[in-house]
Amino acid sequence: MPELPEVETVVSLLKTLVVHEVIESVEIYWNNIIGEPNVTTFRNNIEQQVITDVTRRGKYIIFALSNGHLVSHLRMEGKYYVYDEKVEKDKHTHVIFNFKSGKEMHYHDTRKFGKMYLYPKNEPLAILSKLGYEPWDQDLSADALLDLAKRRSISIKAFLLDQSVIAGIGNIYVNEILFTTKIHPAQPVNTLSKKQFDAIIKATASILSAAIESGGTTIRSYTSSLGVTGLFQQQLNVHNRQNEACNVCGSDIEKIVVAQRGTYLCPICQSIQ
DNA sequence: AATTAGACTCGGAACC
DNA sequence: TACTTCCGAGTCTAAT
Repeated sequence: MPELPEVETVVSLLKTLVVHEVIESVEIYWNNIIGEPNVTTFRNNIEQQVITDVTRRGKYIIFALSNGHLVSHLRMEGKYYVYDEKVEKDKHTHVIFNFKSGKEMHYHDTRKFGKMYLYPKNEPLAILSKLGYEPWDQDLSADALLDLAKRRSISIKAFLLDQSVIAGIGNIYVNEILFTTKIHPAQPVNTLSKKQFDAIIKATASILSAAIESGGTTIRSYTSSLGVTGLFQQQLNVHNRQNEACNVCGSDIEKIVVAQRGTYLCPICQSIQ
């Protein structure tokens, strides 16, 4: 369920629901959800900590704790549900946080791809260390992207999906960004101009902002946790619109494969250079 | 010039 | 019918 706007939506909701909660105990039903440290240490160290804030970096959720940080990635299908009282776990509930207040937070993940990492206070959040610019970072410039792109032969689509370049863009939004900027997804990234990178930076910020405004995009597994449904799918220009009319020129939207991912584009508006 | 460490790219696996 | 990332194998490249 996760690209930056969906994660941001979840973070906003979790902030209202779990800040100040005290983690009394944690039940772990699928060990591989815990990335580090080992399951026993994770459980022992997180118990009795207070959740003091919930924030985001790229597609990661960061729970600030009284004595460290819990970092969580939802990968394809992870979801959090918060309940006021005890609720039976279902088949795909893999971690339950029991709060002192009696509330519970359940981590649910059909494919079990998601991961959690617990770091002690004052230790670096190692899993975040390779992430690139946040989309609104003042240091994110066309020159910076040009520099990162110049030695690389991959497509612009693969480049924008690389989380070490810009953090938070996934398959839905990269399709939209490249449509808005009229760039073919398979265009080699070392052939783009400074002007094109400028356009990409602007489009990224405006598309992601609009998506956050709409509560994200509801596609397949994503109805954001807590039962909230995103509405941005109503504003998608190309993603999931194979054979529908381009909103700019009326041509049929095509679906191809680029960077091993389903890729939607308007073949007229986005010609390869 | 040949070797090599490191960067990069691609494809498969994680899950069921 | 795929909203993600990690890892290993193979390839390229800059430095020695």
